[in-house]
Amino acid sequence: MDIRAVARLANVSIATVSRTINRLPTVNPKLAKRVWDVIEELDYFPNTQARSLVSGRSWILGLIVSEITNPFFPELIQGFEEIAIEHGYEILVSSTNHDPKRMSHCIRRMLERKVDGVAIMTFGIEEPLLEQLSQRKVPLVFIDVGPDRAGVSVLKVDYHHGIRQGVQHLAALGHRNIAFITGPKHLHSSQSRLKAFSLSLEECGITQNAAWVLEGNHTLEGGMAAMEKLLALSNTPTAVMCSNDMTAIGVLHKAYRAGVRVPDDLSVIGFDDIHIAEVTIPPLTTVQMSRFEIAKACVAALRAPLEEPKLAHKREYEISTDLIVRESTTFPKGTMEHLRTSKRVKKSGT
Amino acid sequence: MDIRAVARLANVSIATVSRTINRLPTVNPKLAKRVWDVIEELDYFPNTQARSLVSGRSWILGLIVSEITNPFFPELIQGFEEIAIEHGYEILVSSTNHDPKRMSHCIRRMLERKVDGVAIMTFGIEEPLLEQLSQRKVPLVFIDVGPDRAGVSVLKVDYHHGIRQGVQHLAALGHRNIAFITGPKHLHSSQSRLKAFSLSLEECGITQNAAWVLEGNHTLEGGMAAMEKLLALSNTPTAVMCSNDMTAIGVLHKAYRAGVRVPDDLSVIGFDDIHIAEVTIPPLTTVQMSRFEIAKACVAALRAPLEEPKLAHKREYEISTDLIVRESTTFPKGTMEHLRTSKRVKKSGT
DNA sequence: CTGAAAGCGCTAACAA
DNA sequence: TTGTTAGCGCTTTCAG
Repeated sequence: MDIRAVARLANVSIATVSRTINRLPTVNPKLAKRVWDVIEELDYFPNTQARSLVSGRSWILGLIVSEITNPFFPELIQGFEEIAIEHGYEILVSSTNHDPKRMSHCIRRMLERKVDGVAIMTFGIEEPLLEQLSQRKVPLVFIDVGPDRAGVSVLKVDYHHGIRQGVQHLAALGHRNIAFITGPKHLHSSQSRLKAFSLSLEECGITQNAAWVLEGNHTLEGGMAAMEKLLALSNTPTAVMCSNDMTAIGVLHKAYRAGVRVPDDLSVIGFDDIHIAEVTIPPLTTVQMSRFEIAKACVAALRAPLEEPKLAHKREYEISTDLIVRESTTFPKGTMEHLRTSKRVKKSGT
Repeated sequence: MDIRAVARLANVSIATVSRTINRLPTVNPKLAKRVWDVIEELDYFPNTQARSLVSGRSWILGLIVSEITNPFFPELIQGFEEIAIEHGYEILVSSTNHDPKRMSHCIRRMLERKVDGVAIMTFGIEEPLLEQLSQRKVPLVFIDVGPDRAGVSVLKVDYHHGIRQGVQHLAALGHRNIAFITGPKHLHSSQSRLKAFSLSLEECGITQNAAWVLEGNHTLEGGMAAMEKLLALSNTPTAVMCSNDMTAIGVLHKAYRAGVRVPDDLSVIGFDDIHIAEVTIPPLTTVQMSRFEIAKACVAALRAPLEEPKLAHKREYEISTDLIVRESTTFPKGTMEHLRTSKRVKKSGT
């Protein structure tokens, strides 16, 4: 069943059917009605492939994320899907799992499927891949940082605001010894977050201890590994800020394992405010970055050059962050010293 | 740049280029090499839309999930993407968020995009929607239960095995008072899991207490709500099995809130074994259902009728489940009685 | 306002 | 083995 079948039954030409479907105002309402009736009767819908082939627009938006397994991303995808669909776009989601080879495949696949635009939410991308995309003039949106060209926008996350609130919160509580677990250090967003942390520390008149800046990788495992290193230090902090919530959850877990009580022995702050942060034990104090806001900005940034190609467009979109205080932070009542000692005893006994 | 450009530069006809790309064995190797060289030089790739339009196959597989926000699904999607890509398919993922209207839109979108097959991992679908899909003869794969027709397969999850192991584990520990928090009761999978539970209880000679079967909805919130109800009972169980891990995490949290110690006061068992279950506090004993196994089965089930249309195909795929014992279960040392009493005192004081 | 017809980029008969 | 050509289902000039 195709457009011809509809045209035949409605006694019009296929051009009229096409116009009706695309709601061109130049169609006689009577004819239009007749066409719609037939369409309904037949439960007809146009073939998207054919439509794209001729019009050159696929009405597909790509979304590349670094790790679909990190709850931050599904929450982002959900918003992205909702908003994209609302505007008539289909979405193509792909997870690179931090693998440059997969990233390259992703981009190739998106190009093959002729996506109308792609949101690259991987917190980093390599130059040559970028070239591939830019050359085809596909509208792009990045997070944090991206090339300054027509059709590419970047979501500027105000890391500083939320992180500073976190540091101030800790400082107000009386913490002076604060550690930071970063994301993968090659990512721009990791550096931004760390820089925001350092700056905020300085603002509060706290000196940063280099030994307390550990590299994580935005995963549970990374958080656990970093926490382990922290625990092994001769001089332990009373609070730790994490580059994302998964890291913080890993920290929470290692603390639990080591008998370090959170927040009494150690305050911890996450970043993202994924849904599950509300129910960790204890509930996680964290810096919220709205997935929905990001999703909205992505779609808006991609649509702008698509739907009004002639105009010059906004290139930057602001994403705000805010501290959500829950129960993983409190006054520095004790330090972890006594626990480390008892741990050592245990260790030598093993 | 199109197939014609390649043909021109390689001094062959477009048909030869097409044949080369599709690796038909009837192409002279010399010509083929020339064609490939040009393709490489131009960084050419075929237009998928055009290809699909004529061949009738989109090489897209749909995947409909009920809630992308439940970590079970991203883990499933990851596997599905990996395997589908391996076989040359693109994937279209959609989350219905348990909304029948969204489900209906999903299906319509998949049909419009001419998917070659769709995996419906929503643990339930309404008949009329199903009709839409079957009429178009799209290969389908369901979980647990589906219509018995050509081209549709179903993944039979052996809930009984894992759940029985859970119950036996609890019984061996000495538990006799075991609660169960189900999924949304209209879902077939919820009923299967509950049935498996009841049966296993019976096998162990334990009588089921109807008051201890609560309805959840596979979310954190559902788990919390159910746990709250459990806590309010005059007669509380010593263990609780949950229909999925998110529910269990909600239970863990409410227990923590109420001062109920897990596992000392209450043992809890989850279902799914999502990644985060390893680091809950305490780490969750749970029934594992392999996402990767499911993903593999989905793709296999969808590919079979697609790639060998004439043959009759296996209609059912077995998915196994297994208990993973971690630390949320132990002997029933105490009951929750004393806590309930103290809680009441607190309550009257508020 | 409507219809006829020319493609969009590709595959698959059919010829050569 | 290779080339020519007729569409796949639709949008979009261009006439009428």
